[in-house]
Formats: sequence, structure tokens, C-alpha cells
Amino acid sequence: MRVSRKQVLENRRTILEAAGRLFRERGFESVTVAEIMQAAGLTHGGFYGYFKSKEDLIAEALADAVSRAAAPSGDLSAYAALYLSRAHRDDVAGGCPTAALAAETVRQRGGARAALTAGLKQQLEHMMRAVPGENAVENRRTAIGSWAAMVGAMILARVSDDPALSDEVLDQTRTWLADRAKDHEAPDSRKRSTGMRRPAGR
Amino acid sequence: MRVSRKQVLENRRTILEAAGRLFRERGFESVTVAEIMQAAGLTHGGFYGYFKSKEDLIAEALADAVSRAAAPSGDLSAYAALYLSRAHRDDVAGGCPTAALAAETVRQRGGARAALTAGLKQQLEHMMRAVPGENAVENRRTAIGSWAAMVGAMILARVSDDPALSDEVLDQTRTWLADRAKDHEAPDSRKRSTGMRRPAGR
DNA sequence: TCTTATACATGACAATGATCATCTATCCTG
DNA sequence: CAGGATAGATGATCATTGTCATGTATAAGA
Repeated sequence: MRVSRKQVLENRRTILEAAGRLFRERGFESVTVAEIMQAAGLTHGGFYGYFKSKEDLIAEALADAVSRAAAPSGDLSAYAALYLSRAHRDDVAGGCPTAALAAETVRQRGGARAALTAGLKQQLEHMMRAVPGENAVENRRTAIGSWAAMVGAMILARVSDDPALSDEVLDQTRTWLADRAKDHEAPDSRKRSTGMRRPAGR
Repeated sequence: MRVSRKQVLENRRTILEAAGRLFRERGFESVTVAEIMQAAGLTHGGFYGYFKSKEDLIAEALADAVSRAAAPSGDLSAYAALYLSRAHRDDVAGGCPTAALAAETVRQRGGARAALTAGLKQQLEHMMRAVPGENAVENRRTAIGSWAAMVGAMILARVSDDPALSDEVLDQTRTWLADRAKDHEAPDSRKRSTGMRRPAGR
């Protein structure tokens, strides 16, 4: 049956969101097209009216997830604390697309890598702005190193089946980043703002 | 046809190695049992004489890859330089199992997560020993933070389809880690040794 | 050397899943 | 409000793949 024009737009968004969550939770391969459509409240038949192929959907879902991920605003330590929280670790489906899917995206062709690359660039820009110092070169380095540590720590914390170790990875990385910030800033100029949104990164 | 007892042992090792490389390169799902056996010079039929299931193989291959990965020996900066090299980035199949497979292993049940968790513990122990300072608590933190940054940077560098950005992530993270080490050590006690093996981590 | 156990090749099976063809109900335009 | 366009439901298809059954050549032991 046909559906209203507005409904079509909404369906597309719903499919993208369902796909984004399912992919983060279970990976690209093990999620089926039928499953995604069902999660979106539709049947598998209509899928190819929206996307050229599953590969196409992967790229679009990734771009979508990346675009709606929370960006660091204000202080970097606060962002790190939110990112490296247990809540974020336990919410793979709703969390950072990079932590959940970057490693698999390496093997993806088509627009998927491009989507994550764009997300990486944007994330680094945002993080640079959240770094206290004024040396642009050094701030860029801090943004890259910090982001790498955050993504890596989230992955390690999630893979650890020892809960204590998992917590430790999160906590220690957070402290480690905060320590570094304290050491590295000029011990005078310091501004602390706290404005976070969701525990998701990019 | 039957095969010599020694041959059987060798075959098992060959299968594990082939599986380890293929999994790192293409992920668990997209690699087929037949493909692994073929890479090991056998046909698919014999597989279930060696492993209970594909899931079982995944766990064993992961444990095997982790156990033979290069550990940091000596100075941490030198290890980081090797780990964060372009050669390692470009050698997914022969590189660090954690960087290649940890994110997917999160969704694996059975022994796979246990294997990577064991690897993580061992890696942290090794890295602690490679940290210059003498404060054990702080060294542990440094090991965790550094390892997270290394794994994260490798994943980000690999997913980036912009070669310049990919190189930058590697180089900046390396420098960032080295800077941190320099800042953080007591400015007197410093020992630099250089003993690395392969550009693979854990 | 002869017998037997067995590692592996060959082939089959059943399940799964991406993609496509068709049909129908209903939105949109005139 | 009638007619055409079309979103999506239903069902089929074809390829893929994990797993298993069977046959056979050969290593191992007597």
C-alpha cells in the first residue's frame, strides 16, 4: 500500500536509525536486511525502494550515526569523563559509532570508510577547540592522542570479560587524560566549562 | 587418506595461523571454513576433525594469535614507534589481533573474549615493566592509557581513507606518547633501552 | 607384512540471506 | 472525486555456507 510523502521521509529516517543501532550492536554482517526493516516496523520487500543495496545502507547509516553523535563542547576532561563512562560502555547500540564499528569499517568498501573519515576529521576539529592550550600544533596533537586513547579504551573496556579490568581501563584512562591535561597546560590559564550532551562520541 | 602424526600437529598449527591471518584481514564472519582450510592446503571436510565448530576455531585462533604477538621489551617509546608504524598499519593480517579484531570480539560468545582479555592482561603487565618510572600505581595507569591510545590510533589510522590524515594520526600519537613520557618522568632517572621484535602488539 | 584405525577428500544437506518480481492498497494530482 | 503512480507486503530465487555422512588411502602397531 502506498504511504504519505511525509511517512516516506519518516520511514527512511527510521530505517537508518534502526540500522545504525543494530549495526553497532551486532556488526554489519550478522544483521540482516529483513531484521532492519522489521525493527523499523516494515517488511523486507520495501528495502530496495530506499537503498540500492545493503552496502549502500551501511554507508548511509554510518554517515547518519556520525552526524548525530555528540560532539565535545567545552572542557575536554568533562567530555572524556562522559565518553569513558560505564553507561557509554554498556550502551553499544546507542554509543559512539567509531568505537563500535571503525575496525570493521576498515574492510568495507564504498562510502563507509569515507563516512567515518569525515567523522574523524570533524571530531578532531571539535576536540581541538575543547583543548585549553593556545598552541595550535600542540592542540591538534592533543586532540588526536586523546581521541585515540578514548576510542581505544572504550574498545578494550568492552572486550574485557573481567568487569574489574573493564572498569579499570575506563577509570585509569580518564585519570590519565586528566593528569596529562593538568601537567601540560600552562599552570595558570585554565577554564572549566561543563556542557555535555549524550555519552556518545563519533 | 591418513597422515603422519607429526603432520597432524603441523596441520593444526597451519590451520590456526591461516585462520588468524584471514580473520584479521577480513573479520570473523566473512571468512568461510572452506577458505581457511584451503589456505592451509586442505579441503573443507577435515575441519571438524580439528575443531568443534567455527566458533571454537575463532576462540583458538585468537588465543594463538595473541600468544605469539610481540610484547614490548625495553623502552615503551620504541615499542610505540614500532606499533604505530606505517608497516604495521598496512599489515592488518600480520598485525596486532586486538586492533584488528577486538571490536568484533565484543559480540562473540564463548572463549573469544576470554582470549583477548587474557591478552590484554598480559600486555598491560609487559607494558608496565617497560615504563620508566618507579611508582607502580602510576605505571599501571600509564600502561593502560598508552595501550588504549596505541590501539585506538591504529584503528583510526586504518579506517581513514585520507592517507595524510592516516599518517598524521600515527605520527602525532607517537609524538604525543613520547612527549608525555618525557614530561612525566622525574627529569633525572631515565633509562633508554631499545629491543623490539615485530611490529605486532597484542 | 598384514591389519586396523583414522585423516582427509568428496559430496550432500539444510538453513540463511540478499535481491528481485509481483500484486495491492492508498496517496496524490487533475 | 477518478485515475494513475507508487510504497510496501508477499513470495520466490539463487548463491552461500556451516555442518555432517561416507569412502579411501595410508600411517601405526603387531
